[in-house]
Amino acid sequence: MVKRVSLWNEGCPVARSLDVIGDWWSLLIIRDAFDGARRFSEFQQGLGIGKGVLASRLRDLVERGIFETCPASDGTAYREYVLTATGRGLFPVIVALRQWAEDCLFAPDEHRSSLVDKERGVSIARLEVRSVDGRALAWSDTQVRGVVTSKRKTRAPA
Amino acid sequence: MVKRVSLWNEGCPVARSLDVIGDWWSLLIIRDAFDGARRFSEFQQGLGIGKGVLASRLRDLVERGIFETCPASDGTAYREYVLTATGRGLFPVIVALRQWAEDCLFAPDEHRSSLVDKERGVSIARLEVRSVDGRALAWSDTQVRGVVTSKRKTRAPA
DNA sequence: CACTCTGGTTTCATCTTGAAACCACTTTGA
DNA sequence: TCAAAGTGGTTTCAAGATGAAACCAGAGTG
Repeated sequence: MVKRVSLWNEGCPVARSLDVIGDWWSLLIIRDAFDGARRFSEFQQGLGIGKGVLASRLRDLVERGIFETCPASDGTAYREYVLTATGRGLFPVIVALRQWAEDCLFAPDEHRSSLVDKERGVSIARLEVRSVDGRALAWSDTQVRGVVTSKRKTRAPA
Repeated sequence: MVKRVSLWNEGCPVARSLDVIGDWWSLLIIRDAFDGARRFSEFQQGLGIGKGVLASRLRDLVERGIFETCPASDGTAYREYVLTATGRGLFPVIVALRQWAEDCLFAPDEHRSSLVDKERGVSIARLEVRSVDGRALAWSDTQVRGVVTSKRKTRAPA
């Protein structure tokens, strides 16, 4: 295990997500996978991450079901890391982070990459939180129900 | 600074987001703020985080414009930490993490908290990535444009 | 006015990270 | 075919980050 404290057993889904992908590198690895990276060396060069840490993260992410390994698509004997359905389910998280940064973290004239619809070159609409009946909701319109009161931390298994 | 490596200067908005809120505790602190926490002690007790680390994180997050401090709402001389507009802009990120966990990280019968529309008690719809003309898009329908080629890391300022 | 609470800072042992060296196996290329 | 280079790691070690506990100043309470 990578972390000292596990949040897995709290009732909060946000905490459980962060327990899996909340460390410093995981979401960047996943972002690179969405951008097409598959091989160990592609992740390593793309991120500038240490090999030891990358090996450890990929091992964890495979174990957690975010990535799976398969034979290399170029016919060589090497392996590739590809996102599972669970991993691909993080796409909205990545998009939300991207949109937040575009709105709040870039100067108007600053160079940035952007995400577009591949077919038509058209850009992505802003993510919106809506109720099931379609009304757009701000944070202040929402409430968490059924919170577990125990917020004490538990030791991660060795 | 908390981190050894800064990703701020990469062109990728995702990297820049993670540079600000990508560490182990920040998103949990922000989640607690969305859930109503305002005082130092509320964050500390809710998270089980060390006081030193919490003080450091709150300082960083204020510096980065995610939180601001204001006089306590109960009339005492203490201060409170409240989310700025920038911080509130992270709401879709939190919702995306929550939905991903609900889908992929919980057993069907497992106890969890849930997010609902406060007015009508109705739950939140699934976030969807769409093009500006309204079509729902999967990851494979999209592409990143204008990536900066330099992915080398830079030292964080001391 | 003594006592407690709040919101920290400091200190220190422990854990994690980054960098580099090293290694076995695969591929390339002369 | 055989040496060199590339891939995908592991090991080692110094430096940085974390968690726990002790400590402290200022605010609130009786």
